[in-house]
Amino acid sequence: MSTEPVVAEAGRDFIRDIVQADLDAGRYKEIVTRFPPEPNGYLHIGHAKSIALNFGIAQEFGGHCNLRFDDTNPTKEEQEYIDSIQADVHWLGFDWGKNVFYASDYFERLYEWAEGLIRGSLAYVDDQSQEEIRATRGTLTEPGKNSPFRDRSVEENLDLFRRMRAGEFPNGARVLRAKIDMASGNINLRDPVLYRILHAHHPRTGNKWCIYPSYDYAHGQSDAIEGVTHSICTLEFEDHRPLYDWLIEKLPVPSRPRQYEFARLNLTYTLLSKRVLTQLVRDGHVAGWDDPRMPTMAGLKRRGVPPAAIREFVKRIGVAKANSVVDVGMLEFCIREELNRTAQRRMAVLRPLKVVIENYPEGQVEELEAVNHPDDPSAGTRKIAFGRELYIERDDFMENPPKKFFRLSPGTEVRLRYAYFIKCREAIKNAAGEVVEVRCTYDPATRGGNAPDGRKVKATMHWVPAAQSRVAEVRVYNQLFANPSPSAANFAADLNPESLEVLRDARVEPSIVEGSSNEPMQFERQGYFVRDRAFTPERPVFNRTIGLRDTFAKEVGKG
RNA sequence: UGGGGCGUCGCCAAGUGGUAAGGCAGUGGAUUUUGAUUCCACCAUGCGGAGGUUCGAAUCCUCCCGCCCCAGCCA
Repeated sequence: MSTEPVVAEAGRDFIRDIVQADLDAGRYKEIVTRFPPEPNGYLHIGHAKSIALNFGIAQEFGGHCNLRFDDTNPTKEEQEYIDSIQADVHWLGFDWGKNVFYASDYFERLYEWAEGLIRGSLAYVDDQSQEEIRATRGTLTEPGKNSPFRDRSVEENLDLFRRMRAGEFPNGARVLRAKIDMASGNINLRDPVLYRILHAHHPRTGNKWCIYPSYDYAHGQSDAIEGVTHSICTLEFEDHRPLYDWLIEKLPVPSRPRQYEFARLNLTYTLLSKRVLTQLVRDGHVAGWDDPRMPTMAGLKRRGVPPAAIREFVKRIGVAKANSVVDVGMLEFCIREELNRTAQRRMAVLRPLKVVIENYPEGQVEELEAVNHPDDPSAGTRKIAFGRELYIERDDFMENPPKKFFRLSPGTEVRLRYAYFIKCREAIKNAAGEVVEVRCTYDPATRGGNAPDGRKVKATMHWVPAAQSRVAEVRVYNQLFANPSPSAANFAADLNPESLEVLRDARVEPSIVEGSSNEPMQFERQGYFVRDRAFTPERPVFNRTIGLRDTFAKEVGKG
């Protein structure tokens, strides 16, 4: 066992620097962090940044990270979300062990501490209405006014607070407020609400409570109870820190956690607000929280994005305090990088065009060998049937090709991957003038894909045998939003009408639909695909995770 | 015009007084039975601006400019 100080191998950032300095100074014997979602929605890739930060720091510095549900508002929270959050954190690759907690576990202690605040004349029950409180809070530039109930006696406050808890008053009738400073420049210090009356059923505590602590009151104290050393949250809580510290100082808490803030993740072509995501689902713009176009963990998972790619992504973007918008291309790079390394290759034709090899014997079938991964021989090989009739990609044939088009066109010769060189003789068209079949000849000497005479072809194309291939549905996804910086206020206007394209008569090699593996695959020259959860051998359905980099398309786009 | 933050390459982001890391994107080129991958090269005399201190400043000081957050009994 080494006694060397633990040094993070991952990218350094200002928070890890603080943790390291705290360790070096001997301020803590163990680093404790926490990931504290409110169970009021599904986790998204922005949460992944926070999860990786909190769990990552705990791992790197030999501490632990708690999963804590910040369930202080029963009107918004549901068990469904508690369950999905746990599943998603696990899927991302992090484990809280036994350390799963709920703010609601601490309601009794929080309540007792609140009475303590009252006894110390640091909190009071305010009878003002919500409107009155708002009206007397002041503005950004003007101080607020003290509540007429601010100087109630301790006895009266205690009595009222207990009756609040006992359920004597309706929602909104009274609140418990901290007595701080109505003239503070920091609005969070203008007598913030600590408890409100909410006659609502809580997913964990049921109907036991009808008063609930506010975030500000519950969060820091929960941290302290759990022995959290570094309470990491996003930038918008910066001005809550003085209140966080005030409560920690005034209350008899068992430890003194400190809050640090970092910038939340923003992505181009993406909206991550819970409000928007919820509305996207509710209004039917997507098929659900796990629609593969959603930036939710569930969506990314169903889309086929490997958790390792997300971890790599959040590692690469770093942690800082500057508001920023990360190019979604960065995420896509990480997905391709991971999938290129791990996904086995297969052949599938998304938009089939029939090819008949005129000089190939009618009825003959032979088996060709294909490698499963070009850079990983241990992935092995497989056999693919080859016959007189095949399918190739529609895009791979052009009757009147522009310059720089290397694929098949009348008179040109190309290679069918793992098979033969073929040469196009003629294109057969239907009445509408569309090419429906391509007649070719093959060179038997090029079996396996090489010409004994050393002649070269400029293109190698994927293909699938007509008789042995299977029909499949392939869902091709593009950005959900067409605008690189979609409007959160009016997101519907920025939706990409072409975010989903369903190809119902794709043709895939049999190995793709056989077996029970749900591993991602690369359909050669197309991209990476996974079986959708709706997949059955009888009705195979695939999702395209992401396309391959396509410099040819880019070239064409330029022209 | 109150309080709290932030401004380094198209996008992230190191840098903490010693002469601008890295990644993504982009651009050239090599290899290639995926127009993929891989590899190699190029890509900030400049760090929001203006002054100042210093032998030396992205880093220190002054002033200015811009952007973000806060007036929920949401988190």
